Formats: sequence, structure tokens, C-alpha cells
Amino acid sequence: MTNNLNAYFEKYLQKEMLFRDKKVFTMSYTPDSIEFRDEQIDIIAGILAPALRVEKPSNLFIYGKTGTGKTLTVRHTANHIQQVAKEKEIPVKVIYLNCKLKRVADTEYRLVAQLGYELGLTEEDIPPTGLPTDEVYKKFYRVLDKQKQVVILILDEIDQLVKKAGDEILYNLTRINSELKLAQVTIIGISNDLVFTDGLDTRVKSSLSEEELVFPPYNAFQIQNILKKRAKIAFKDGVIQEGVIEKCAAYAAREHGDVRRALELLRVSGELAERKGEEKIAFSHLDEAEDKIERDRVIDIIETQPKQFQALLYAVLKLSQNTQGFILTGEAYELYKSICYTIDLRPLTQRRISDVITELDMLGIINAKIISKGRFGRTREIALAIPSTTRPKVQTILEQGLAIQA
DNA sequence: TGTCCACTGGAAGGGAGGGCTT
DNA sequence: AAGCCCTCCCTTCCAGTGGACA
Repeated sequence: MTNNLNAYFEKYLQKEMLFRDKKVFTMSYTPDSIEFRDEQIDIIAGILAPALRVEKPSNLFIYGKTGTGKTLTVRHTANHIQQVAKEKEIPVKVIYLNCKLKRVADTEYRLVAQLGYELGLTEEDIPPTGLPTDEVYKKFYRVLDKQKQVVILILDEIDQLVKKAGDEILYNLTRINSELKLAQVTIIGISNDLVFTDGLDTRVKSSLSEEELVFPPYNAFQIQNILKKRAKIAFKDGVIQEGVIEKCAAYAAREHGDVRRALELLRVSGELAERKGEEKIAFSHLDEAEDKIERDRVIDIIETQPKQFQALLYAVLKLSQNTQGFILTGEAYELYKSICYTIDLRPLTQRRISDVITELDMLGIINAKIISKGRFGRTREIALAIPSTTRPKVQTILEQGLAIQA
């Protein structure tokens, strides 16, 4: 390769590129118009409109599965309101927070701190850690209440927040208005979890869902439509083989109508085709892309896990090579312990490992199901949720990460 | 029918790592 | 520097449990 580098780059430059503009594939891309969501936009706009009269809009709760356009639609509508407010000098402020982002808004302290930052406080006012939580609240209230204004607080993936930090935080937030003299806060909660509110404190529940809105999944036709529109911007003319978009949409529709998936699939297909120097994106690229996306996701997760998690995963991997069927918690724990001893790592307790198993399950790296073996106790059946083609690679990564000689 | 296994998962708490105020 | 308060990761302790078996 070294000797041919010039030739390679030369060829690279000459090669017909498939992409015209990749920005439509980024998360932050907002199309001028949002397809198939007029109804939802109208409803949201109607609910938020009182903000323009500096009255507090009702709180709103939005459900819908991933990739159904919730975030996009809400932000789109809220931005419009803010735009109008700005022109007419009406004091409306929109704050958008994604509660899932680690180290941003996944605990009560950090959420409130983040809200403070959004309102102009700095890390000097609220350090990332250290203050009592109610002190952070006070600082937040103070900056919020400095002027008469309506604040629209959009909490995306709010279910994640509650799962990690409990629902007390929502209780505090819904009561926030009674603490304020000038400002008013409206909360828009967005959740992927359709039964999320079931577990909430009833007071929180009723106050948070003054209004509710459900985003249905897109159907195959709608996904197709959206894909075509974006593909027109993203790719040069005629580089997508007939039927590829349709199939892409069909995949995604089957997988719960997730447009984000569909877009990613299309992008990766394009990249694969381009890298191979092909002129058209074909069905084969679509299949390859599906594989690659899953593989990258798995590898990315595994590489960033702490050693303890990796050691456990290695144990599960080894066990699933040697035994047919399921692995039980006890077995996995025993092997994990002996792995720890050979690599000089202090093993965690079984209780902790139990939580680690749950975490890996939630990441989709393993499947763990509680079963009862009657007289022989209750435990979890664990199975690796990694496609067999990816396992050798995973094994190498783990062996490197843990410094194990194969 | 009751027993009893091999765990699960809740509760409490410790201590390391951080930063605050005084 | 002392004394708080925070989060995160972890341990210890323990009550709870579905269902095969006696």
C-alpha cells in the first residue's frame, strides 16, 4: 500500500462519489417541513400558544417509540414559538434537555445544574459536584425568577431520568411554579416507554400529563416517502438501485417504524458502496450495512465497559462456547471469579454481578431471563446476544482488554 | 401439600473522589 | 484545614419467590 498511496489517493479523487450532502443523516438535521406529523404539530402548537400571551401553557406528555419523530416535532414547534416570541419581544424561553446523555442530565443534581447552565449560569455558579442539591435548586430558582417569563422545558427521554434518579425529581419540577413569583415553567416530557407513567407517583402523573400526545409509528409507505426526500438531498441522482429505498423502508417498518434506523441503514449502505468504488447502492450493500451497524454497536459498547464487566462478559462468552443452551448466574459467576484471579482483578460480589448482568442485558449484549428450576432454585438464564459472526472479534477485544493469553 | 433451592432485588451504608463553606 | 454534602460503585444483609420434588 505504501508505495501505491499516491495512486490510491489519485483514484480516490477520481472516483465518482455517491454522496452529495451527508448532513441530512445527522441527528441535528431539521428538514424544512416534517412529514406526516401535521396533526401532532397542530396539537403541540395549540398547547404551547398561550406562552405568547405570557401565560403558562399546560404541561404535556408525549409518548412514542424511537424514531417516530417526537423530538424533531417538538423542537420544531417550540423553536417556532421562540422565533415568534423573539420577534415580538415576548419573554419565552425554550430549554431542551436529553436526560439520557450521561454526565449531562441523568441525575437530579446534574439535571438542575444543567437547567441553570441553560439559563446562563456557569460552572463557577454551580460546580459539577459538591453543592447540596437544594442549594442548586435555589440558585436555579433565583436565576429563573429574575424576570417575568415563560420557560418551556423539554425533557427528552424522561423515562431514563426517572429510572436512574427516581420520580422525586419530577415532583420537585412540577411544583416549581409555586416557588416562583415572576417566571413560569411548562414541562414537556418525552418518553419512548409507553407505560412509563404507570410507575409514577399519582400527583406527578396528573400534573405532568395535563395533556398527552401519542406519536404512532410510521408505516412503510411513510418511511419510504421520508427516505426518498432525504435521499434526494443526500445522494447524487440515480445512484440508488431501484427498490433499495423500498426495502430499506420495509426493514425499518418491520422494526417498529423507526425512521432513524432507516436513515442510518441508508447512510451506511452508501458509505459501503462508495468505499468499494461502486457506482450504485445495491441490495447487497443494504444487508452488509445491517450487519455492520449491529457489529459496530456491539463492539463500541464492549470496548467502553469497565474491566469487571468485560471479565464477566468473557466468562459468558467462554461458557457459551463450551455449553449448549443457557448459562446460569452461578456458573457465570464461578468462571468470572476464576478469570479475575488469573488476571489479578478483585472479584465483585455476586450481588453486584447480579446488577452487572442486568446492565448488560439492558445494553442488549446479553439476554437474561429469570427462570425457576423448582427444587433447584431460581436464577437467570443468560445467553449472549451477539451474532456469531461478531463473536471472534469480541473475544479478541476482551482478551486484549483483560490481557488474557488465549 | 409443603419444602427448599439458588438465586433475585430491596435497603442501608461505606468509602473514594469530588467540591463546597468557614 | 475542618466539616459538609454530593455522586458513584460497591458490600453486607436479608426477605422474597416459582416451581420440581418428596
